[in-house]
Amino acid sequence: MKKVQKAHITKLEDYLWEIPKSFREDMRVPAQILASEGLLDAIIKDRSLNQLVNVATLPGIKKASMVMPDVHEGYGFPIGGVAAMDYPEGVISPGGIGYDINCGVQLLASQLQIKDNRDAVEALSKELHAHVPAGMGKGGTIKLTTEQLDEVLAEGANWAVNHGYGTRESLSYMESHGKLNDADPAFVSTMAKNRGLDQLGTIGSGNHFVEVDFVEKTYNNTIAKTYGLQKGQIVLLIHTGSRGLGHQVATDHIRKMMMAMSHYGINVPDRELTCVPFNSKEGQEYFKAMCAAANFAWCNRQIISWEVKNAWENIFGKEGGDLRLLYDVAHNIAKIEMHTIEGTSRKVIVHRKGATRAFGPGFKELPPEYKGVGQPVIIPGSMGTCSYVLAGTSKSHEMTFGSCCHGAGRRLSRSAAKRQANAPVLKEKLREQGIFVEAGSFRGIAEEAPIAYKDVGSVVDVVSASGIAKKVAKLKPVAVIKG
DNA sequence: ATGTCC
Repeated sequence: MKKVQKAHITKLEDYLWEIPKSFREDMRVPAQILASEGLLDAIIKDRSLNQLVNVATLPGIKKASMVMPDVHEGYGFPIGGVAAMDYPEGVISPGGIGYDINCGVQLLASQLQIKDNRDAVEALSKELHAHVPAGMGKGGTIKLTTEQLDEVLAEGANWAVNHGYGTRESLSYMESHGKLNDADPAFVSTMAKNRGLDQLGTIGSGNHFVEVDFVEKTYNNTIAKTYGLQKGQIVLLIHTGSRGLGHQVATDHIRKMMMAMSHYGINVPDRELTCVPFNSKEGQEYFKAMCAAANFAWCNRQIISWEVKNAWENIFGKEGGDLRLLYDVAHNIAKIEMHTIEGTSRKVIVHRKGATRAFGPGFKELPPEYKGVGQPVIIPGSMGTCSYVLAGTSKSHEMTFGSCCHGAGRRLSRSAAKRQANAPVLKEKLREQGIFVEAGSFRGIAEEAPIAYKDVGSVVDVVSASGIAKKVAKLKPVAVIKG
């Protein structure tokens, strides 16, 4: 199939590019790219735009197949992709959500200033490392019974607060209040459940982390104040998902869908785009299992959050004050939402894969104090660089189905990063810059080296300049705990 | 991302 080149792309407006439907006969909608010219030149080098075009062929896709500026190649769909399908006849595709179902980020705000607490950072990073198991296949201290696991899958973060891990108020500060009601544990296989039994409270490996940051600067004082952020304040970021359980849910249902797809007369240009109609038996079973895995992830982040608070208290005691949940967002998920398409409000199945929901002011689900300014959008950068807090806008509803970027985005594959990065040297360099790295392996550090990622600042500048989110604060890391 | 190939 022909590769997408610069000549195939037209500029619609500043930061918005389009590959027209005429590019390939099988496209049902155009493909759109949110990027600066510089980022586009980098994006065009890999296969992610061809993947974007492939997504535009899927049955029921509305308006456009879209990618955010942090786009890179993924399984079938590009990571950084957003695709909305007609409800309920359009398809649902596991590749549009990703293997790590409800991978996401939670941001905790402290009452301490970095300037008064520099000396405590090293001890804090060691304490966090001791409280939060990290690494491939690593289990935690909580061993669930199968009955308890079914409760977690049905209740999400509610299970955590019902069992003493955190407070009930925190649920209001989570996307979907930490629970998708369509979850059904019956469609999560025994193998998937077995993998999850001891994984609550663990971050896993790869780009997952617990990070200590401070607010380096604020861009919008009104919104920063509303979110409770101020310059110099210490905050903590938790980035993880549904671990082996979610991975197994994806594996199981992808296998079933591959066998069922032809039965529905669906042909896709890449087998990794396997999909079935949302309202089919296989579509419903996957959706209910995906919701259950998403609930597991929310419960996981909530329990990690509780462990982070324990570590915090051990270091700072009573003077450490509260760690308040600022917000928790998913960036690998499919949601049923209402969106206005060609002037008509309609229900769609929004696939977000490496894309964060970014709903604007007035959104009902938001806690009252955030309602006037929009949903917090949390953008973690790569290891040792910066992260950002943004606020969703009404423009995101018009342009991107209420979505925004989710991070810096890879520019090197894991294997290329391992070849190019020198992990021990990098760890020492970060240390010299005042960033403590607690990692299970040098391999993990090499794969996550900053050179393996795009510049998060340029990615954030695109979403901000295009108006789909407003910059609120920039966070600078002082300690990172990784798998 | 992932008991990195049941």
